[in-house]
Amino acid sequence: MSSTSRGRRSPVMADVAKVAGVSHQTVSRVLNDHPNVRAETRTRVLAAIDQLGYRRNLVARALVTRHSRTLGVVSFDTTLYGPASTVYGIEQAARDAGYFVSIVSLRTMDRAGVRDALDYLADQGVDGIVVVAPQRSAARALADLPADVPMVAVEGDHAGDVSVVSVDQVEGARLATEHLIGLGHETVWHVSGPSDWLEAEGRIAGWRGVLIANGRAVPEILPGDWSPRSGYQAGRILAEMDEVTAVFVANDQMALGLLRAFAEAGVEVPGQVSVVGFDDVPESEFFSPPLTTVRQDFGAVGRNSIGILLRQIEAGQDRSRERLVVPPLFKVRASTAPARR
Amino acid sequence: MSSTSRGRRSPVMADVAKVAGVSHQTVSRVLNDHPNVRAETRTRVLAAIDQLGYRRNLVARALVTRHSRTLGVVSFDTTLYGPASTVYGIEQAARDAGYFVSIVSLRTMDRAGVRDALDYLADQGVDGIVVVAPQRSAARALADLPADVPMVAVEGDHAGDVSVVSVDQVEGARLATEHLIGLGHETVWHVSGPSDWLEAEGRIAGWRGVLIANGRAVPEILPGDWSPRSGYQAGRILAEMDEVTAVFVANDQMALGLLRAFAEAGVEVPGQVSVVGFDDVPESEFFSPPLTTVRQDFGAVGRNSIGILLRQIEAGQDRSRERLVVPPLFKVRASTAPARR
DNA sequence: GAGGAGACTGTGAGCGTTAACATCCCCCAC
DNA sequence: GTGGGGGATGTTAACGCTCACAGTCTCCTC
Repeated sequence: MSSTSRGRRSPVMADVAKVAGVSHQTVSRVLNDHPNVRAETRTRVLAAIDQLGYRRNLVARALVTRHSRTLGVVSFDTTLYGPASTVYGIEQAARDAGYFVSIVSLRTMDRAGVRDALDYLADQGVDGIVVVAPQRSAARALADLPADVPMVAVEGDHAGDVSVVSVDQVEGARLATEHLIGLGHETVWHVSGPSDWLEAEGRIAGWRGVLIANGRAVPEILPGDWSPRSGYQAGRILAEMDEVTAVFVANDQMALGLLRAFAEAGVEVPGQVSVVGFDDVPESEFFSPPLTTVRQDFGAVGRNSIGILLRQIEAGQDRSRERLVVPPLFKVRASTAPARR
Repeated sequence: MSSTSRGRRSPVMADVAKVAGVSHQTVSRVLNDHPNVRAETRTRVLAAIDQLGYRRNLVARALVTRHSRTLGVVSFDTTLYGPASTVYGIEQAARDAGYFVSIVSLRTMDRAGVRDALDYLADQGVDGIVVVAPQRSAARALADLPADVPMVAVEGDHAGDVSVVSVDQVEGARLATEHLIGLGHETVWHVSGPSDWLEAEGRIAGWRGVLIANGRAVPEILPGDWSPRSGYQAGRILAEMDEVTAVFVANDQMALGLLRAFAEAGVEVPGQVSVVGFDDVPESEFFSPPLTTVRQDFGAVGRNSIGILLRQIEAGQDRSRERLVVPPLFKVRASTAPARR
């Protein structure tokens, strides 16, 4: 039935040993770069390995070493640009470090779902887990989890006892809002992400902080859900309001929808209203107009999370409480302009 | 060192057996739903499992069964919408079937890279591999590979001896082109994807086929690379040409760039020129104007590829040569209009 | 009431590797 | 010349599970 039972069975260490005229343990030593192997023996073993096309059985190895060299990744909807980019960064960094990556992509990021995913990965025997936990519910699910496997959270909150790597959302929102205030806008409106998301929260905090620090009115938030459609709906509302001259939208997709609504309503951007997004998706440079936005370095997030996780694994500790914040980068394009007096 | 060496070792089957007063084999039978276990024994074993918090060691299990219940996925740049959606679909389908998914995301999809990735996954002991091979080079790398592990290609060509699941690119392009011809446009221009990509090729073939079948002139292709920027550049060229009234762009991202270039040049869409894209990314409904495009059902592609792969695995054959084509869906929005006479 | 078919359970071996320990041999110091 | 240190290698025992086979017990049939 199995593919191996048909042709010649694939060779095992003992086969190599026989061909090389040594014991299987010596083969193991060669494979593991053990120092005490005579050079001549080593080459003989290597030749035998080559001749037989031998490949070490990693499953057997994992059984005895108790290390699978596999990392688990739990993420919410990897179809979205942010999670997809983060997971990509994680995967690259892990592979560079010689680890396999096993992925679980969740449709909904509730407590039960996260727990299940974590159990599932623990069953598989992963050496560590990265949880891309952008929602409050997901982050909380991490807090009270049995701490028997190394773990690091990406974009989670800093409450639990796990390490967290994230982009500085508050700072990004601050940059965006200050940019608009600096252009002379009286205040800045905000289309937010869904309330359960930590990123949405951070962006609100940064935006509100700047407004208050500058003694400006804090307009009512227009709630969105990251989708272009919700941005469009917010845009329809804002287009009707003459006093609106600047909008900070919590992500680029919603900003696109907003731009669409403005275009339909004949509101000129940036002539009448300035718009800033968040994410810097590859498309945003080609929106109409090209979008001023905040770039997140997802690659750095991925690399850093793997770095922290591997340090935990190698130190043999289950958890640490490091916090690493990656700075955002502000990107000025053509959707913002000085306020008209 | 290892997390298990610190606290109490996690329980094994023998521990459960002792608590339940049975042999380890009976525990195994309960776990594997073997029919011949007395109900009373089963509940006793289950209780012991629960009491001890026992979890079966899947690594040990994989060693003896020679099945890891892990599937490998090789994909090109999972940051792109298409591959990301496909991998997402694959992952969901695999997990629903009780399989883990190990992912390798390649920066470049050349022959050596694909080989390495396949070796890497084979080492890990995956039961089967899905290769998202959208480029000709990748697809060819599959053709002459040692056939010792079940494999299925997604979006590959149909030349090698592996099964292939793909969206019908030719048909999608045909729908787009026929739609434009049907609107009275004399001919249709095309901004293509990179030449090495099979999808790009299929879309060209479908487009060209319709033009020839209708006795229309086949304009020179404007080559793109999927990026919004390349669409923008093509748009700058096309905007200068008065005879252009309809453009079929090989993906939505490039279509966005093209729309941007047209907007800058004052070319009205769909007033002066009609535009059709491909992919139906979530954003395209909110482009200016909302984009008429071709939707690909990536979820269906993922499910079908996993279905074929699992059938191969369960049948114990390494390869089959099935070909499954998922039909595209044409989506009319506001970027196309009847030709002006 | 003996024989046999099932149902249920236990025993032992083995998956392919690494870890721990044992062994051999060479060479050097006293 | 002998004791011993250490490099190079071999031997044996795990790791935690499933498979094959061997039991035991019950119940039915003739």
